[in-house]
Amino acid sequence: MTTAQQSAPSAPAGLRERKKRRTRDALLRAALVLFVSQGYEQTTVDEITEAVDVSQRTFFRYFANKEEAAFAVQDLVEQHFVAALRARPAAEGPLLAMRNAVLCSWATVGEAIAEMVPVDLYMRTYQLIESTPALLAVHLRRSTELEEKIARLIAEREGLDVEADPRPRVAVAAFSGVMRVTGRLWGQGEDTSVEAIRRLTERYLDQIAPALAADWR
Amino acid sequence: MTTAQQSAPSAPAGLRERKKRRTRDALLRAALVLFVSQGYEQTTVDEITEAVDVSQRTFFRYFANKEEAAFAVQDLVEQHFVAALRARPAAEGPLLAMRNAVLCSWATVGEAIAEMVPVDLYMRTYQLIESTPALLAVHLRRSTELEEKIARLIAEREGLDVEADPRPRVAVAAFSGVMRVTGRLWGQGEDTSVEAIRRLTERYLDQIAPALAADWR
DNA sequence: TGTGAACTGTCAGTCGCTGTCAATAGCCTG
DNA sequence: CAGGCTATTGACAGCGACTGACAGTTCACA
Repeated sequence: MTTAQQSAPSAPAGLRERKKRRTRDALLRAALVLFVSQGYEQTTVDEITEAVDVSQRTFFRYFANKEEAAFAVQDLVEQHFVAALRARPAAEGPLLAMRNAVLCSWATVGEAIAEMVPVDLYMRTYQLIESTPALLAVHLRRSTELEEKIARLIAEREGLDVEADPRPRVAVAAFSGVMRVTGRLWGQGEDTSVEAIRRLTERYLDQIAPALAADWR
Repeated sequence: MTTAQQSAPSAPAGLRERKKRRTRDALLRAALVLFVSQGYEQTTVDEITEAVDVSQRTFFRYFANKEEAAFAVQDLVEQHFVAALRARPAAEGPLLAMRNAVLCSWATVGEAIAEMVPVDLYMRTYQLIESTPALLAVHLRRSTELEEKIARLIAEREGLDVEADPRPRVAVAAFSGVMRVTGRLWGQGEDTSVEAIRRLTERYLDQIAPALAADWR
C-alpha cells in the first residue's frame, strides 16, 4: 500500500500522475543528497522542501516521516531480493536458495536503482544508514520484518508450518545475521564496489558451518 | 559512562547522591508504569515528570531521551549476560558457552532487576518494547552493539583476531539471531514466565544445526 | 560559616509531525 | 467547451521531544 507504486515507471498516465511522480522523485533526490552531504540529523525537512520549492506539508504527504525518504531505495532492493528468492528452483535447499538469491539479485538491482536515483547516491545512502544510529535502528527493524517474510517463504518452499517447525525462522535468522554483519563491514570498509560486498558475502556465508562447530581448534 | 552508576546500590554515600538516586528511580518507575499502562507514545514526558513532581528539564538530565528510560532495566540484564559469559570455563566451545551463559544468567537476573523495579514491571516493559515499533528499532540497534561486544569476547576466549577470522562474528550473529526470534515469540505468547522463555530458547537453539543442513527432508 | 560546585526550575526556542481549511489545478461529464 | 468534481497543495496553528541559557537552591568541604 505504501510501497510499489513506482512499479510501472514507463506508464504515461495522466498529467496529474506524472506531476506527482516528479515531485516525489525530486523530494527523494534532494533529501538523499542533503542527507549524504551534511548528515541525516543535520538536515531539516524545511531544507529539503526549500530545495524543491514545495511546502513542508507536501513532504509529509509523500513520506510518512523523514526516515521513510532515507529508505525508499532500500525498499526496492529488498523487494528485488524477495523476487530473486521466489525464482529459485524448488530443488535448492533453504540456505543455498537464499545464498544464490542474494548473489543473483546483486547482479541486477543496479538498473532498478538507477531508475530512481544515481547508483552511487544509493551506495552512500546505505553507508549513511549504517553509520547513523537513528537510521540504523530503523534499518534493523525493517530487516526483521523482511526476515519474517522470508521465513514464511522458505517454509512454503519446504511445505512446512512456520509456527510449528522452528527451522525456517532459525535458518533465516542465522542467514540474515550473517548478512547484516557483512553489510556493516562493507559500509565501514573503503571498497564500495558491488564486487566487494559480493566477495565478503560469499566468504562469510561459507563460515556458517565452521562457526557453529562445537570446537574451533 | 552512561551506564553502571547503579552498580553499588548499597553504598551509603552523601545525602546528595542518595537524593539523586531516589529521583532517578522515581522517574524510572513512573515512566515504566505509564508506558506499560497507556503505551509508550501515548505517554508524555510531562506526564512522567508531573507524577514525580519535577520539571521536564530534570527528566532530560537523568535520561538522554525518552527511550533511554525504557531501556534502563534491559541494560542491566545485558550486563548480567556478559558477566555470565565471562564466567564460563574456557574449555566450553563458543556456542555452548553462549548457550549456558543465557540459561545461567536467567536464573539470577531476577534479584538484580528487583533492586531497581518490580520484576513483572520489567516483563511487561519487555513486551512493550517488542510491540512498539519505535522501541523495537532501538532495541535491535542496542542488540547489535551487544553482539559486537560478545564477538570480541568470544574471539578473545579462542585466542583469535575478530577482524581476521569471520567465525566469532558469524557464530554470534547466528546465535543472537535465534535469541531475537525466541524473544519475539515469547513476547507474543501468553506464558510470560521465565520458565517459558527458557524452554523456548533451548528448543530453538537445538534447531540451529538441523536448520543449517543442506536438505531438511 | 562561607564559598564553590552540583542540581534544579524556568523560559525561550528549534524541529519533527499533524489537523484544518481554503485555494488551485487536472479531469470528466454533459 | 463550460462547469462542476476531486485530488493536490499551501498557509497556519498547534503538540510534543529536546536543547541552551540563566538564575536560584542546596549540599559538600575547607
